[in-house]
Amino acid sequence: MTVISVHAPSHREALWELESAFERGDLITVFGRCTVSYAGRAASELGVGDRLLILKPDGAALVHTDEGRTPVNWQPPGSTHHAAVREGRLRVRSKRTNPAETLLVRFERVHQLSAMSVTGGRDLELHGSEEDLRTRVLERPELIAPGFEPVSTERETAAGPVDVFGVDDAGDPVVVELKRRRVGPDAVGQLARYVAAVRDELTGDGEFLADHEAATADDSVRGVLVAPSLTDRAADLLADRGFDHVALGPPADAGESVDALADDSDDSDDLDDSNTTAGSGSRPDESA
Amino acid sequence: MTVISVHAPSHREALWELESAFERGDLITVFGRCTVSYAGRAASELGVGDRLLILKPDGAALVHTDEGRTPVNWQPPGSTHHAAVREGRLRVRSKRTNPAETLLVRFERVHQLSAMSVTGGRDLELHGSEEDLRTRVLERPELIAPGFEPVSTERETAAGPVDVFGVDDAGDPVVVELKRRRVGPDAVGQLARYVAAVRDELTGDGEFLADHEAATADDSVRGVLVAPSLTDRAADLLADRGFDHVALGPPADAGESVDALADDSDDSDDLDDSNTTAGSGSRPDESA
DNA sequence: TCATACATTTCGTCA
DNA sequence: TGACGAAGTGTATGA
Repeated sequence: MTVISVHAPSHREALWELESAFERGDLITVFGRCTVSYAGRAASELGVGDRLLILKPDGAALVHTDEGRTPVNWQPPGSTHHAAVREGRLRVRSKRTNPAETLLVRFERVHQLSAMSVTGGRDLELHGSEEDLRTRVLERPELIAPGFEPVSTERETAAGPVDVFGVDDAGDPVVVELKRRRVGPDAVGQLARYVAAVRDELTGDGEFLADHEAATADDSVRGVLVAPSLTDRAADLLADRGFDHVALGPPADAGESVDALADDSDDSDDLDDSNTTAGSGSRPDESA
Repeated sequence: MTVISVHAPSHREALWELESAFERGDLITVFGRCTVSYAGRAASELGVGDRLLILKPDGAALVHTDEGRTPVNWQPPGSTHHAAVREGRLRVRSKRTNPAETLLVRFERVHQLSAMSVTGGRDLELHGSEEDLRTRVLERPELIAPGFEPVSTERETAAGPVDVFGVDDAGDPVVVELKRRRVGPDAVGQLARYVAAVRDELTGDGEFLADHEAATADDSVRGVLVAPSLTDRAADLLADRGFDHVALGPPADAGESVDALADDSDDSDDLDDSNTTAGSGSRPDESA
């Protein structure tokens, strides 16, 4: 692990450090006054201002201002970074193809440049995803409906893959769509697409069904939306389509964990605390 | 504009710098060896490794590894940052409410800490959005269909707002859904939702229509998906529903601009170039 | 490479 | 504040 850091470098110095860092495969941060141009899937211009540029060895580039979780401009991993000095400015260009996109950052001044070697420690253990919800449903199918039996997951249809496909106690096919959070009309539309596709499939030309039988088959494909909650509109649409809602979310490990992490009431040890409060919130604690 | 930067500070030093930076409302970067815990909408654990932590004065917190455009862990703007030293580690905690979420970064070592005052220069000028596509359609309605006349944008329906609503030369209602990029089945589902909602509306209980008239009205609501292109499945679904596709994207300013930015063949000036190539790409240019 | 859907999506806008 | 859909969405997975 090595860190290089230069304060207010000349453009030539900055360029040299960038080149070195590129070769080493370092994670680079450049803080300075710059303008940013982007062109590709869309196009954008950003006027002069102080920003933080992050260049990753995998080709990702991020331009951050003092606000927002999302970079104001960026380039995805797989891009190629270039640096040069031209017209008295340090230019960092990041290009990629497919789609063709270019990000150009022009520094009129570099306040600080750092480069650090980073390796490994990238695998995140995440709980509470939709996959966890599916696991839960498969372990306890009766949560969907009495006598529900899962047949397959990710079952392919003409409209896309169904999360869980199964049969109810009457032997009727059931299409289950899982959502880890509160859902709106789009989720109902998604479920409707899948149900329609399964219907078409089961009543398709290849089948020997009289009209009345086909009609019966139509109605017999059930749709179930599993989600912690629905918006009003989603509930209306769901009812219109004759689908069901099962109120269920991912296992609630998260809820308890929050308290564990958030808990700082037992600050018995050592040095403590400073805080900053976001936006229009209260002022930071002045020293106690 | 001020930059503070400390190399390999003790935890106490780091804490003090963090506190000061919080009070100044600085943009902070901390590079060091740490573990990360998150709990909230989901929950996650990240083992020890070198990472870059960014703390913004608006309450945003980002944990970046050497890979990816997306932070491995984060906290959205509006969170509140705390710092403390406990059990021989520098802890940075970021909390928010609604939903309750906590991010906890424990540094066993800080390699570098920087803080910089950043203001303004945040407004991005972006071209090629869906709004640009809408403008184009409204300026040249005949692109949708011969004799098409827009009536309203963002027209509310029971299923959500319709991008562009209008009538064709036969006086039949037309629902237009705009997409700035190639679309899949989900976009067809969205259009289908809106068309169905408008149908229900126009053939609702309040209307005095005989059955055969209602049926006519049903068929007469047209659906048009405007997008540069469709996937095969989306095309099939669209055809099944009897909707139309109009191949159209945002004005192609972007395409030309790419070339302008990407063009570095006329490197006539000054100092030039270093590059890093992503992933499995070619090796960086050794000095020329 | 493309298609498809999830995501701690984030973000803006509007009621 | 919640709802709704766009986004230069990014990301993983499967064909």
